[in-house]
Amino acid sequence: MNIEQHIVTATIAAVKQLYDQDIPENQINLQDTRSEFEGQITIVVFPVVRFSKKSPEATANELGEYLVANVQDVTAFNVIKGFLNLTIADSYWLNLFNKELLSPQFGSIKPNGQKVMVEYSSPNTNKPLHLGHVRNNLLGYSVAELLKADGYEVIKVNLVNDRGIHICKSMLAWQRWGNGETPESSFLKGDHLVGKYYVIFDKEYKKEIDRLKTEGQTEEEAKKNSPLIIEAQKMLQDWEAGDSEVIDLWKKMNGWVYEGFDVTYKNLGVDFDKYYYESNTYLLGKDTVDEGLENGVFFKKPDGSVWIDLTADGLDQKLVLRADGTSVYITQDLGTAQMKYDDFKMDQSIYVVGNEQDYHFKVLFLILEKLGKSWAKGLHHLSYGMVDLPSGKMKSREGTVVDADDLIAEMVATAKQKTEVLGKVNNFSEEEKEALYNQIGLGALKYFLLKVEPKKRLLFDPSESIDFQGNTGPFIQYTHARIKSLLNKGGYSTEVNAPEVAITATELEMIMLLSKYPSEISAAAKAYSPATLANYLYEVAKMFNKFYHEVPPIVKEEDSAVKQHRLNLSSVTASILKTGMNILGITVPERM
RNA sequence: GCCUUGGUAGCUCAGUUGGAUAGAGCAACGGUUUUCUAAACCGUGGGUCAGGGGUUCGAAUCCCUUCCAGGGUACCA
Repeated sequence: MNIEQHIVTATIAAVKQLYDQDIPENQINLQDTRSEFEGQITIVVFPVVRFSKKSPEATANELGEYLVANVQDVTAFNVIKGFLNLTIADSYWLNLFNKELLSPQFGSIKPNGQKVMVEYSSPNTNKPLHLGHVRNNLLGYSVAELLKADGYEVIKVNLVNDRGIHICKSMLAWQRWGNGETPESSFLKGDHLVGKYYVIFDKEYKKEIDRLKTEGQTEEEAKKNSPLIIEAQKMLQDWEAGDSEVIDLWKKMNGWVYEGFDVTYKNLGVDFDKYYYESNTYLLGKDTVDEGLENGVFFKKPDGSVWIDLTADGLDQKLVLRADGTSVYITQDLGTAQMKYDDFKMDQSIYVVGNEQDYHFKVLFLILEKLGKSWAKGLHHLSYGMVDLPSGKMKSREGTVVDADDLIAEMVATAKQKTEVLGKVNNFSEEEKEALYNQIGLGALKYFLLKVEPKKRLLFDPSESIDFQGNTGPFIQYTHARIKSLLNKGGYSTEVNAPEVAITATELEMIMLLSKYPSEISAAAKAYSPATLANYLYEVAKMFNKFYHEVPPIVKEEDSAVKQHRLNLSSVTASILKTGMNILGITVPERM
């Protein structure tokens, strides 16, 4: 039992003894004491006043006296307005550090026996990834890692949108204007090559629309009658019919895209346990529709289309199958959800998808619940805000995107340039340098994207480079490298017994902060929010740097117990920074 | 129109189940290196928490309302 729990229990007992009242545990409100006051733990006494029927100050004083007398490590108290500040013995904190934080198991949470699927990335295979996808990928990866750290068994899944009219557009444009261009012949990354033809299609399509409009057609008619779009639709039908020529082209071009994506994924450091392809799943869901019709959850309109009425739930009527029997988006998703569950029988399933699809997922989950799927309550849409440019939304077709590969390359180049200016890598080999630049550039990018709460939209200004100072990835990486260097120079060994020493105020603050690591992991996992972890790690790094500057050189410390203790503190800090950053998908260097 | 998510310092963001005088970073200004990595540390300035109303001992946080911005809105995904 930790000190907080002791205090809560004792406070309940105190209220019973002093006021003969039973106070519910949730009325006892503990918080960290603000640094300008004496003490470490504060009880907010206002809720207790209802039970004591005395003024906040009187209540606080009586509680304070009781706690000092009855709780072992509470050594003193002071009252400021309605706040009871408790001083906890230094020996308690030192003991907490030596016994718990220093143990190799610290921070690792036991498996909870639950299985969770995280679906993320889920790209279209007609264009390369851009900054919006980068946010998705980093978020998905780190949430998956976060859940692992919180004791879940995690399955990372990528549902690739590899079919449909948009894919046919690239294919058609390549067929018509490509002159047999390949990634090899043009030295263009496969996904970029395919994306190039997607843009060409759009350009030519627009030209045709303009031409048809000058011939007297309306915009809508022109969009429908353009020979180009008709041909693309024909191609989609051929694809569905299994036309071998179309299928071959499709396989070839998708193959290029996958090669390209693999490079980007590798650079981003994300991975998947299982790929699903929509070309295999797009026909799913019709069974589910039948099921819904049978048990009356769905109904059929006279034209034969199938619907669900969600107006009682404050939503609309929603089409789940077209009159001609073909699927819509949600049909597939119903079927795919069932298939995923059948494959893995997971307790939870998380969809990392942008907030533009909030409504879709609300409907999807509600339908599955109405169909009586026991696993529907485990479904969760991890919705995140769009990444916007100062000019507004990114649009692939119009080329107003920040390309993922370009951005990564720029970040690494910036890292290189900044590192060279500092001149600390002269004794690095070329390979070590390259690895370091990669680590720092990606660390800056990932931290920049992950430190923001997922649901908030994110503004990215390409003209302002991402910082490498202050609340950034490189700052935390630097702190880690600095500690590693310190441990080396100090001849650190974990074998030495935990020393009994006097601790400074900053050390005490550090111990309190470090001790929160496990609960920070759990809280971040429950909120599906790497951002809270990122901000915590920044606090830890900042705290270490403060400590490092305050304390005389540890390496030269003559009191061996003090030296050992400070190295211990440094070491625990380093390992929290390392494992925490790894959860964010960021690696930390040994030196930089 | 309706539904939904945001609005906190010049900029980018934190802010726990409502708790003390709303915090960081960047940018600006000043200081710190014969001492373990200055991508660091210390300090100064900077706020109508979008506006208004309400609940409460106490509101950035909860409720109502207005404004602004993003997203969605029945056969795109």
